[in-house]
Amino acid sequence: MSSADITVWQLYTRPMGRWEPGAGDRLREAALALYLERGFEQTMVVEIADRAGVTARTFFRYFADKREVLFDKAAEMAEKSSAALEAAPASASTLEVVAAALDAAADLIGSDRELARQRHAVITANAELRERELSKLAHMSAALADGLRRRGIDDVEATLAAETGAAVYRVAFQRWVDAADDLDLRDAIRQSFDRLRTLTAPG
Amino acid sequence: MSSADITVWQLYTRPMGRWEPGAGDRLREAALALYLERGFEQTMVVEIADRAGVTARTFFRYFADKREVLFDKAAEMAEKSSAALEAAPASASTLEVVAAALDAAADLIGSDRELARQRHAVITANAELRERELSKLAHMSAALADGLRRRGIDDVEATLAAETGAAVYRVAFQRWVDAADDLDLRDAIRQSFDRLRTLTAPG
DNA sequence: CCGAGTGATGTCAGCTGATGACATCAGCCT
DNA sequence: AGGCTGATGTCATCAGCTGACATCACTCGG
Repeated sequence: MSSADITVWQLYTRPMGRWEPGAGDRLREAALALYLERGFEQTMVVEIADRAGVTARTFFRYFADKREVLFDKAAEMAEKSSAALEAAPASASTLEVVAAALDAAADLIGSDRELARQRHAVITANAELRERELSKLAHMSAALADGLRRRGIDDVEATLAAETGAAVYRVAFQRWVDAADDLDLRDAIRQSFDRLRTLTAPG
Repeated sequence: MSSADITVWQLYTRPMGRWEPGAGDRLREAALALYLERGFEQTMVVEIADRAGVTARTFFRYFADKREVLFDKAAEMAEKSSAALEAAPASASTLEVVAAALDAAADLIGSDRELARQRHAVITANAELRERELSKLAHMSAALADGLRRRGIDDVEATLAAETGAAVYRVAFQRWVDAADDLDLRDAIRQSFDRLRTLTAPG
C-alpha cells in the first residue's frame, strides 16, 4: 500500500495495535456505500478494500465472495428464527410455529428500515445479488423445516410449511420496504399470513 | 486448436459444412456428462468445449456463464406454464389457475425422469448451481404472478399464490425425483396441493 | 525483560471465468 | 466471379478468487 492510499481513519484514529480493529464492519460499510454509488458490477473488490483500509486479500478472508459482504448477517437471522421455533409452545399449530419464527427474524431487521431499503435497492438492481438472496432465504426455510421435523411433523408438511412461510415473509418484506407510512414488519407478516388463509380457503 | 485436440465426432461424422451443426446441444451434453463425472467446480469450461469440439469462446457465445448450460431450457418452461395460465377458464379460482400452469410445466420435464435425476444430482451437489435453480424458479414464479395480475387478481394475492405454487412444485418435484416407483409428476403436484390445503385449513 | 508463539494482515504468483476486438472461411445470393 | 453473412477461432485482457509464505505488533511464560 503506497502512502497515497492512506485513508482518513488511519490519519486520525490510530489508537493502538498494528491495525485498526473492526475490519469486517468497515468492509461491510464500504461495500454497501460503493454498491449504492456505482452499482455492484462497477465496483471492484480492491476498491472496497481500499476504502476500508485493507487489501483485497483481506476482503476474501472475511467474506467468501464479493456478494457475501451483503449477506453474512443472514446466518444470525436463521439462528434466531430457529431458536424461536424451538421455543414455541407444543400446543401451537404448524403455521403458528412458523409465524413465531418469522416474528423473530423480523425483530432482527425490522428496526432499521432505512438500512433495509438501501440493501434491498442494491440487491434488486443486480441478478447475482438477487440469486444470493434467494439462496439465503432458502437456507432459512430449510432450517425451519428441520426444526419442524424435530417437532415430529412429517417431512412433506414440514417442507411445505417452511416454504410457505418463506413466501409469506417475502411478500411482507416487499410491502414493508415499499410502504410510505411507518408499517411494522411484524404486522405486515401477520397480514400476509391472513391473506394466505383467505387464498387457500375454499370458496 | 492443435490436431491433438481433434475429437471423435470430427474424425467420423463430418458430412458437410465448415462446422458440425448443433454446437449448443453438444455443449449441453458434454457439460452434464463432465459435471456428473468430476463435479461442477472441477470441470473447466475449456474441457466442456473440447469435448463438444469447439473453443471456450464459443461456449460463452451459447451460454452466459458456466452454470447456464444446465438451465437455458427453463425459459421454455416459464413460457409454457404462462401460456397454460393464460388459457385457463375465467371461472377457475386463483389456485386452480396456478395448478394448471404447474401441470404444463410438469409436462415438459415429467417425461424423462432419468435426465431430471442426473440434472438434479449435479445441481444439488453444488451451491452455485442451487442458487441458479432458485433463481430460475423465482423467475417462473414472477411470470405466473404477472399472468395472475393480468387476470385482475390483486398484487398481494397474485404474488402469494405464485410463490405458494412454486413451493408446491418444489416439494412435488423432490418427491418425484426421490420416488422408487413410477410416480407421475403431475400426480405428485396434485397431492402436494392437497397437502397445502390441509395445512392451511383451520383445525 | 526477553524470546517464542499467535494471529491478523500484506505480498506475490497463478488459475479460471468472462468479454471485447478482430480474423477467418464455407456457403449463399446475385 | 465476387461480395455478404454468420458461426467460429484467435488473441489480449481483466476481475474474482486462492494458496503459500512473509511480516510484525502483541502476549505470555520464564
